[in-house]
Formats: sequence, structure tokens, C-alpha cells
Amino acid sequence: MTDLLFRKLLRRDGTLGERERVALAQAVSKRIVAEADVDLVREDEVCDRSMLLEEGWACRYGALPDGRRQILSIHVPGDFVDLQSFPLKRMDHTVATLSRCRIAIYPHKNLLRISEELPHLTRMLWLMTLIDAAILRQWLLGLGQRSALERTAHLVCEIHSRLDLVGGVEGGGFDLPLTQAELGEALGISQVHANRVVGALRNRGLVAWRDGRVRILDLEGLQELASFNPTYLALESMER
Amino acid sequence: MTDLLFRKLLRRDGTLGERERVALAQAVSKRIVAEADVDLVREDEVCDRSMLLEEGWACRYGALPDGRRQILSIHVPGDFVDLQSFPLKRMDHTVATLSRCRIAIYPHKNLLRISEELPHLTRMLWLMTLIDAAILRQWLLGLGQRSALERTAHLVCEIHSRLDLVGGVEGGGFDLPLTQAELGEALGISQVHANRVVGALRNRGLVAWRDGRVRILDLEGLQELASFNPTYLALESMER
DNA sequence: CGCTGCGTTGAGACTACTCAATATCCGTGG
DNA sequence: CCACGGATATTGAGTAGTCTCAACGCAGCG
Repeated sequence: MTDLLFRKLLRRDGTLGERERVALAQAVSKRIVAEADVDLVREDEVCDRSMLLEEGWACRYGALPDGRRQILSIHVPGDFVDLQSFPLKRMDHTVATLSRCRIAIYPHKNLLRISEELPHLTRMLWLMTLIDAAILRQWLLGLGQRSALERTAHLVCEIHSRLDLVGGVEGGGFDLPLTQAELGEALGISQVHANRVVGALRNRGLVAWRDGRVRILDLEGLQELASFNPTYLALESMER
Repeated sequence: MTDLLFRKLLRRDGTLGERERVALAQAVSKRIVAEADVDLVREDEVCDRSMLLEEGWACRYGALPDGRRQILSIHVPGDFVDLQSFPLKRMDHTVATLSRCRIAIYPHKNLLRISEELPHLTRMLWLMTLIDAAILRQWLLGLGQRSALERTAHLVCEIHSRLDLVGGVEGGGFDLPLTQAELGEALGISQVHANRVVGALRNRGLVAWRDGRVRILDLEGLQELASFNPTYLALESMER
């Protein structure tokens, strides 16, 4: 489990070697467990460490002064939740847990050493932040151009793909610990509308979604509805 | 003018030296001029070079199979429009010019050399892509939570700030070569609604906006309406 | 001089919102 | 054991924001 990140990187680029594996493993200063619904880092804070999600669910969100919130991304095990704070330092958004999480801490001084000594690994870390950005762009495209129903279908498709990579899909379904209020915050719609949209996906026979568990009944139908094209997840260089 | 990028980086980090300046200058293989409304790189293409915008306006956009388009970012001189293609290679979106542009080409093999030899400069390039991502998050927050009017005001504030950095603001105003149809594609609203929203900003006495030129009449009012907080642009380490 | 592209305006329709009520489930304390 | 409160999901009704369709004005240009 502790090599989750290395295995994820290796899947994209088989030329990473023992040296990189060890450097990553040694860059972890400690591991922590956080309860559900806890802010891990807040907007405007200046960071000296980054966090890798090893178990559980997390998200990032931004907020307006009047309290409106937007979930900006959802994270599954193997994701760096705030790697951007290594070069960028000051947070422009908040990172929070959605469930109980196990998290590995990478102090920036250790990442700095990697960036000085292992350019190839550094580019792979850079790449991780770029995949994040590609996902952001896809969400942006959805919020701007897809209907609420299409967006919801797209989110299900995306989470399904990303989770499948780390073995989080079982029996055509997966846990998704989001309340409908949070789902609304991710999709840019109200809680009430989120409820109706989930109901619509159910009525169309596309998903069964109950008690925080999503079961996909018709993946093709869902992808068709969502115009889902997984290219942006940059899964392509996966050999297996 | 050719040191636009170096000067921009220097503003964030004064420790860059002559070695970095020269490396950046030598990494340019050539400069090109592109006409307005030309696609510079298209979605799904695999790239072996990145482009720095030196003069003019460009944007990135994503599209759905049925033709709906979403402008994902707007670029001003000094911006790398597709630096992410260095580590990521395959484009997940299209880059297009909005006006006639002068562009410097950085072949990836030259960027690779920089990433092998100049870790500090590499982190600064990484940083550039992270600021892009922070801007994306702010757009996402806007599309999800801000009204069309607030989003429009926010876009004006953002472009104003970014342009001001490179000396593109004169007399409290700036050129913004977007048609209202394109503005709608950036804001996730229809062309007709874009027109009405611009009219509303005018009626409130916030901006004068005519013939592709925006004059800001009430910057504070605009920022207040937009809940604009420029932190995300990461301008902070600018000394002057 | 008649395109064509862009901006503007009106009217009616639709999506998603707010407010409000009700239903479930669950944990806690009496 | 049951009553209660809190969190979540569901449903209804009326409203606000935005959309589509359509028409028109204006300017630049071949």
C-alpha cells in the first residue's frame, strides 16, 4: 500500500527505477489519519508540506465571501491532494476529507531534494499536477456546457474510471461518500436539484445509487449521456 | 520584449540568474506570427513543442461532440499557452488565437535539457502551469457559484489584473478582442445573454465596453460585485 | 449595393432555484 | 424502551435566471 504512488507513476512510465522508488518512500516524513469532514489545509495558508491520499476520500473546495461553496475536485487513493503547494506555497482553496483518511506527509524540503536530484521523477510529479488541471478543465467544460443531468453522469463516469485504476470498483459499483448537498456543491446545482437529477439517472435505468453506494447499470448509456471521453485522464500509457 | 518570460519569472523570484536567462533565451527555436482565429494546436494532438505568447491574445477551448464549446482560459502576452504539453504530451483541449499573435516556440527537447540541468528554473516553469490551474479553479468556482453578472465582472477584474502586470492597461482601459459570442463561450452563457449582461454592467456604471475595448469606470464596484480577490493570481511575491 | 458579421431587443419556454413540508434513519438521553 | 433532535433524502409549488428563436440595426467590404 505504501507504494501506491510509485505504482501509479510506473503505470505511466516504466523507466522509473529503484532510485526513484526509494526517493519517494524516503520523502514521507510520517503518516496521519484524519476523520471525515475535516479541513486538512485552508485557503490562504502557506504550506511547507504536501499530502498524498492513501486511503479514503478527500476534496478541494473554494468559497465565496457569502458562503457559497464549490467543490473543485474529488480525490481517491493515490492522489496528491495539494502537490501544487510545493512550488506555489500559498493555498488558493481548501482541502477537506470526505471520509476517514490515511494520508502520507511529504515535507517540501524532501520534495525540493527530489527536484534537485531526480529530474525524471520531478517531471512525473509535475505531470500529476497537470492531470489534475486536465480534470479541472473537463469539469469547467461540464459546468459551462453540460446540463445538470449530463454533468452528473459525467462525474459518475470519471470517478468510476479513476477509482477503477486503484482497484476501488467492485461488482460494477463503488462507494461515493457524498451527501446530495455535497454532490450539488460539486455539480454547481442546489441540493434539491441534485436529488432530482440523481432520481432521473435512476429512472432511466443508468445507475442504482443508494446510501453512498453507486452501482452502474448501463455504463455505455451513462457515457453516451455524459459525452464521456476518458482521454483527459491521461491513462493512455498504461500498459496493463 | 524577448525577455518577457524571464522578467515575469524574475518578478516572482529574484534569485534567478544569468544562467537561467540564457537558458530560456536559447530554448527558443524560432518565432512565428499567427493570424487571428487560428487553431494553434488541437485536442488529441501529440506535441513536441510548447508556445509562449509574446504579443496578442489567445485562448484554450474544449468542445463537446455536438459542437458546444467552452473557452477554458484566456491568455495575454507572457503566458505559456501549452506548457503542460511538455510533460503531458497529448492535448486534452485546443489552443486558438483571438488576435494576430507573435509566438515563441520552445521545442520539448530544449525544455527537457532545462529540466535536467536547471532545477530551480524547472520549478518556476512548473509554477507557471500551477498558476494556470489556480485560474482554472477560480473560473470553476465562478461557473458553479457566481451568477452570469458576477462572472462577467470577475472576468473583467481578472483580465485587468493580469494585463496590468505586462503593461497592457492604459487609461484605465484595455483591449479585449472577444466577440459577445466568444464572451458567452467563456462565461458559459448564450451570446444573447452575454449581450444583456454586458449591458447590465454598463447600466450600473461599472464599465464602458465598446468595439473590443473595456474601460473600467468603477473598479471597486466591479470587484465588490465579482467578489474578486486576486490572491489566486499569485502576484504576491512581486516586489514592485 | 447587397452581403456578412456583430450587437441589440423582444417574447415565450425551460432549467434550475427557493421555500416549505414530509419521510427516514440514527444516535442519545430520559 | 421510547421520545426526541439532527442529518439526509424526497416531493410539491411557485419563481428567477437563462435559453431559444426571431427580428432588426449598423458597419465594413467586395
